[in-house]
Amino acid sequence: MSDKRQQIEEAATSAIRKGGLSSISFRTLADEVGVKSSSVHYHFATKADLAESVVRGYTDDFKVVLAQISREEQTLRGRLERLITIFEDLAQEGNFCLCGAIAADASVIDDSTQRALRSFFQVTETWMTEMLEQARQEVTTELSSEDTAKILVAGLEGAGLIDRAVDGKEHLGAYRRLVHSFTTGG
Amino acid sequence: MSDKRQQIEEAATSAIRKGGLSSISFRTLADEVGVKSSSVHYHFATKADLAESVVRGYTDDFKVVLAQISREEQTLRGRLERLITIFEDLAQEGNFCLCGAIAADASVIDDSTQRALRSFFQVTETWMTEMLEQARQEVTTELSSEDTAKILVAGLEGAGLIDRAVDGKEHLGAYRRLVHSFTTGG
DNA sequence: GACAATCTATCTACTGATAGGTAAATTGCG
DNA sequence: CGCAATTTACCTATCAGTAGATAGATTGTC
Repeated sequence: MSDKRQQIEEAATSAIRKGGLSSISFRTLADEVGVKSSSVHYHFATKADLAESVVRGYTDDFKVVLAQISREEQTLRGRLERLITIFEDLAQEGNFCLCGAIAADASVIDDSTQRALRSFFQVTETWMTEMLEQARQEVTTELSSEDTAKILVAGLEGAGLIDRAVDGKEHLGAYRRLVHSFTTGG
Repeated sequence: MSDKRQQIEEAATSAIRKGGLSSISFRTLADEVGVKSSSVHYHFATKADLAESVVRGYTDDFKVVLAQISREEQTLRGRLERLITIFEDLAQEGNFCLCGAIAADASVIDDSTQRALRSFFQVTETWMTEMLEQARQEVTTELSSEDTAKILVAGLEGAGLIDRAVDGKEHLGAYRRLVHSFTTGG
């Protein structure tokens, strides 16, 4: 694990969040971290390798954030609002959830990347399901926690996607009000 | 308005739905409709022009579909389920809402395309708001119809995006069950 | 000396875009 | 009507730029 490899991965992550997987190239990435494109190839043989690594790294980081949120916030509302804030901050800066951005660029997804993506959504939805289970008395719905989790994650991705695209914040705003309406503050 | 221009637009639409805006090129498009790339440039000076035209055309088509749905289905549940089915069918074939696909490819969106995208979501959400207003007695929520519409649209886009990316159908499935749980069949 | 990491140099393929040409259709006018 | 001017809708040829990828040389470190 060299320093440069990490730097490349970080540069890739932030660039993909801004413009999608097809917005990055081995050359621009190399320039950003101050190496040659062939050195990027040394660490990541193909673009698919790079994409997979980036998704897995992002998933690990996101796990840490999720764990932090459930540690620091005691209510479902508080937890969801923290998550929304993350997406709002991203959209504000023209960014987007890395996995949403890659998921969107279907043309360049190969099998290994797809598996990594699946793992990301799995992780996120499992966390969300747990949060919902823990707050069962707060939320009354006919829907299972798993289904609710999937919808909440999909809604967050969709709202973040649209808000960034139209340069607005109404969708995440509406999402925030939705969360507020079905959770309690205590 | 020549035949070829229409053909190019259609080819572009279906290709973008599959692989995003950056998956198409003037050459592949030209090959598909049997002309030269320069002829594509004749009809659409730049790629941004093409994107804008495609989004506007798609919006018009989508308007027709939405009108058809509200004509043929009398209940909110029926109407939403029709919409979900459209997204499910798309995801099944590896496709995705054209505007979601373009929205995701932020790197290549210029101002005119962004305006066209904004218009698409506006149209869709206005329709959705109307459908919700007409079914006010069916749905009891603290949320405004506008907010609910935004969330439903965002959720649909997000669920479609994720399901296509992970090659599944659980998210749209969960979405369908959600709709079922807050609407009545009659 | 061996290995890891990086370099230089290069390849092929493809991108969007432009220049300049041409046949056929359309338009405007006496 | 008839003819000139113009426009439409394509073409061939080519451009500079960028893409991902590779071979082989060089450097630095244990």
